[in-house]
Amino acid sequence: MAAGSKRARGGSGRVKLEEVARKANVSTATVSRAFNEPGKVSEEVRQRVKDAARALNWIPNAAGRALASRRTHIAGAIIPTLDNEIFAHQISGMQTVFSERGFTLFLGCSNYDPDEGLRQADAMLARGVEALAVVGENHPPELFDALNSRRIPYVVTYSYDKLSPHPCIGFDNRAAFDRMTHHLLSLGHRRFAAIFQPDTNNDRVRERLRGISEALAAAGLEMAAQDLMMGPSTLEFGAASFASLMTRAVEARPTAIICGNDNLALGALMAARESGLEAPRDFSITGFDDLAISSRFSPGLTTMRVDNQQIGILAANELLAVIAGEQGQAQSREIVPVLKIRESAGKARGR
Amino acid sequence: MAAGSKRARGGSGRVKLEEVARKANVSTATVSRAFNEPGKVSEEVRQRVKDAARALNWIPNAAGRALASRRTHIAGAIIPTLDNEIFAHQISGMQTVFSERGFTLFLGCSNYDPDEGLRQADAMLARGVEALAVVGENHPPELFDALNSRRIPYVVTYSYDKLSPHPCIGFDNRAAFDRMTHHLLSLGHRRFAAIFQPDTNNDRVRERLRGISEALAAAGLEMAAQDLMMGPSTLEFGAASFASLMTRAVEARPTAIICGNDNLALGALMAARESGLEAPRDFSITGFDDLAISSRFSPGLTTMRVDNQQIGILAANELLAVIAGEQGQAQSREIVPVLKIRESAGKARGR
DNA sequence: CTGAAAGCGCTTACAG
DNA sequence: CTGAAAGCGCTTACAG
Repeated sequence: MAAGSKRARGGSGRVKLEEVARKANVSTATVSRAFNEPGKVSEEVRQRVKDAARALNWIPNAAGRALASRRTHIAGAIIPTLDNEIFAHQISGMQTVFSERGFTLFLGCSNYDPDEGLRQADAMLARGVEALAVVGENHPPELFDALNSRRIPYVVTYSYDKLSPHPCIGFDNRAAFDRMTHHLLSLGHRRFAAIFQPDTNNDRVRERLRGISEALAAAGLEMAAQDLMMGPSTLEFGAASFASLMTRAVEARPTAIICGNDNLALGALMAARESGLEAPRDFSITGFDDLAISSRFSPGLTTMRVDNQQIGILAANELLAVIAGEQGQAQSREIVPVLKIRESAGKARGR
Repeated sequence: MAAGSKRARGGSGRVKLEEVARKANVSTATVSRAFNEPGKVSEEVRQRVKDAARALNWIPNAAGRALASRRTHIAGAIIPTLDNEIFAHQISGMQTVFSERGFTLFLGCSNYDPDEGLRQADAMLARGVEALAVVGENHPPELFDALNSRRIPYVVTYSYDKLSPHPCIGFDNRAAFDRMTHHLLSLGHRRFAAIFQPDTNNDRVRERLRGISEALAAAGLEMAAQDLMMGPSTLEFGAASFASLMTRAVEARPTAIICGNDNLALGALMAARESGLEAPRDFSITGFDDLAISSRFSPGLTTMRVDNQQIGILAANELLAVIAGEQGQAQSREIVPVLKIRESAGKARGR
């Protein structure tokens, strides 16, 4: 066909740097420098190049750039699901920070399936993410091996464990529930039940349950298997679990119900209202997350607040610091959940 | 240094296809084919290549692949914010579909700033997204120009307008609120107020308000400026707006309050409860979104339900069909919101 | 079915 | 400050 090419490969059709160079009457090297190291190009030439680029509406091809520079300016995040607002808020914080620093964010959801999480991570590695954030430590070892062997900076978010081999940005789930349990113990409660989301492949949930058990054990108490209701994290399951607990004879009923999150607790409170029971008069209940509605609800829900957006922001900043070479590895950062004491949990009544 | 290279460029350090080829004793072309067009490679060679790749733990470099094939297998989505679950659910649906088809998703948030949305879109174009989904039509024309001139398939989500120049996957916001208003009119209401999220840079909100005005106009009514409270989409603003409306003399009070979403309506219901007012006895109120809590609330909230996850799924499928060449352009798809009639809106009482 | 080699669109060490 | 050219790691038209 036309001059030059011995093989017909047919380009992308997009305007490329070479055309900008031709229009501006400079070499391709100069065009590249004009944008990436403007200090190394004379004012006049720089302007000429920028004008040419604008006139041609040139957008640099990221694949070409990535291949040549071995930089992709891509970061990745893998979360269980966006349908839970705590993760959505994390991603929101992360994406804002990354975007400000010229990074684009790849998003992957594992739906609480570690294998799916690993697949997503592999896809991201293939795409050259320069850093990765994953929720929790519950991932196949291959995931962390792949990250380490390629020296990709990463952080584990949402959970925090000072003994973890990984950089963690989050809070101590065990300590948080230990604290909540102590709060209820100090109010005089001795008969406990819990309504929780599933703990399969979820180290955060397991830590929370451990926090409860340890606090109870320290008080010489324990929670029987039948006192732990575990199921989907919905209002419905919270409501059904509450109703089921309340069918027991009064002296066998729990006086305190610890819920794995606000959603379950709110469901329980709604079921209570329907059956004429009231917190804290007839029982005490606590949540976790401090959803917007929890403080406005009647009764106000005693819960704990975690700044998830902040977790995302801190995670992105740590990763960017490693990428920029400011530090060799992401540093762990502990977030402290704030206990919000409201009306839903009060002094234990009767026996 | 070592043999061969005249210029020291120092590769990425990662295992590359060439090394796999050497180990398997085949050409680089064969390695590539073994993975991308396995039918064109003999069983035995294919196995040898896969073994070598596995042994070396090779992950193909996406930049190299993208540059050579002019395919990135990346799609992009730009939403206002992840902090609103309706968009989080959309992304969730989209990401699942894309992931199943080997696409990775770039996520951008505009925070309701059209310029920021444009910046995110440009960044995505530079990174070679093969398709893009954006929420609503409220974007600078440059955004759609850039998409069209590069022939990047795209869809507008969440809003649907059959007269739109763009492929739309969503629902008719105007029609939805027209319908809700008619529902209230049919219950006998004549004095209306509205509590809404801001309409700046938000065509969906403006359409909703238009739906209300048109339905009222058809009934010979109109809503005065002072009857429209507009502010942040929080429980607090819903509560404060409700309180403010109720300070009016009884005969000037609205009997029906149309809220822009469930969150605002729930805030209003909470404020009502605190002041001893009750729906539908003292007023009627409606929402939009049908949050999980809305049906469980007391009173149950009359609202409309939109399957946002489905919007995301349909959007991704349309885009993939265009990418695959099955159709020239994404087709518009209308989702029909479902009116959920509950207790919060009842017959107008008194005068 | 397989290989040799050109080419995708950039960046950058080197030389001036 | 600027340019010529090699090279980043793949894919693919061509030839056999």
